[in-house]
Amino acid sequence: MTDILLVEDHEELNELIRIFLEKGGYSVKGVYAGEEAVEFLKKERAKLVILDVSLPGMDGFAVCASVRESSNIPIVFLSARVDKEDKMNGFLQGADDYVEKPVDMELLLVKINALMRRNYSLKQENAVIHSGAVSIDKEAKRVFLNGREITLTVKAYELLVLLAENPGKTLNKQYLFQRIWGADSFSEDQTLTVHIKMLRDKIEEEPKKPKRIQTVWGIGYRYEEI
Amino acid sequence: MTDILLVEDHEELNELIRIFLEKGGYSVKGVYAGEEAVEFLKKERAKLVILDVSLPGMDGFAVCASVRESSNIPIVFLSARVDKEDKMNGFLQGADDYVEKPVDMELLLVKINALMRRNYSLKQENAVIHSGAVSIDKEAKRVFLNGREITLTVKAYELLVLLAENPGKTLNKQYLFQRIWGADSFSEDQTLTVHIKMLRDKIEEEPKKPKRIQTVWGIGYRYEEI
DNA sequence: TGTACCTTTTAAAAATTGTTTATGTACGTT
DNA sequence: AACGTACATAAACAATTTTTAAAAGGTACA
Repeated sequence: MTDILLVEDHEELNELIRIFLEKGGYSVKGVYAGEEAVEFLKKERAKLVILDVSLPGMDGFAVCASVRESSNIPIVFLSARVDKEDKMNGFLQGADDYVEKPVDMELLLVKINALMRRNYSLKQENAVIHSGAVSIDKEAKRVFLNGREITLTVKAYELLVLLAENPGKTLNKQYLFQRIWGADSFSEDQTLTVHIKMLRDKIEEEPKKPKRIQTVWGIGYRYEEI
Repeated sequence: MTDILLVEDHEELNELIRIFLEKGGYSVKGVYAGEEAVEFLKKERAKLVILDVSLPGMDGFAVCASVRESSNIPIVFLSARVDKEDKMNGFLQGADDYVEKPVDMELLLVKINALMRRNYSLKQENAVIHSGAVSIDKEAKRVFLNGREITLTVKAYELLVLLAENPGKTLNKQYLFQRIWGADSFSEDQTLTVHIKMLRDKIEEEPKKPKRIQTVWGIGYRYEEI
């Protein structure tokens, strides 16, 4: 699924915006005419539409109206015409925001971030960690092994997140300890190893021969993407 | 419930905007300081906040940050400063729109309509939540289990709506508490668990082995669509 | 004003998780 | 191969959280 559908007939500007938004972390489909946009949305889906008001043929408002017949996707208008009437027109027809030309790229990106956040609650790009057979939904605080949910205790969960966020990297015990129990904790070293064991029991096929959570002797542990 | 909380220290402007928005069909609470706004939101709820950037004492950004700690309510900034930095600042801190002073009343209203439409009309559409055997008619405030109506108390109902609107997502206790009892409530944690029990007694086949309302140990509760 | 119902508080029981302890096993160095 | 050290394991214990039931306090409505 494409993140953003960009409808702008000016080729150079189309390209420019696309590249900028892609740098911002979005996948962008650039099209050059209203008809193209409508066609695209019939076949594929997008999370947001950027729509130039003045397009050859079907203009921005017409595209907006057409899209709105079947979808509630956020729409941002782009226009050189700064007069109020146009703005009103856009909003009334179901637009969500309006950016004036010449386009301030950063402002555009920021507005898109706001809309995305609100509508898809893309709070964190890394809200879901995929790592081999293990995936962690940080939002819901749930862990899946080969698609099947496994329940972890809070400590085991925190431990797994720390490890899985740094695959291939050895995390030493003091660090893990500090991150989970806090700097001024009086607990024993053993506590950590016990939690490691419990975690292994749940996420390793053969807990006695761990593949995902490797121990690095004298240092700490390392998570491998398997 | 108030529709809009308006935070603007300039009394005349505050009044003007309030009257205009009221004509637009919204109920508006006007306050004159950031602290007042924060206080208000602790006690009551609003659907949208209009926030002047430059306020005496706690400024707009500070209010925004404070509000965002506990709520996802749409926020529109108002500011005389048109420079880009401020705009960015606002959006990055979780604002949804930005209107320049002097305020174009009609544009403001149109933007508010857009935000309201996006954030609340969507929910109006699914005023009926279907979730497995449970369906909730939010319009009528009635709950059905396997097509048969069950009567819930107000608190139990609010709890169920919150949970059922976020199936599969773990909602932590503080959040639930805040949404139902308000931020500055002195009630005990136990109150929540008691209501959870009552809810389970009504919507679970085997209240002792709950399937729909799962407890996530140490965190909160999660609703499963069954 | 009284009643019925809802909400909150309280307290004890049950369930779950976290930590410590003890013992066995593996590792690396000499 | 032997030794000390670090890690793994299992079970006992401690601490915490949740469930449950019942009583007390509020509130709305007749």
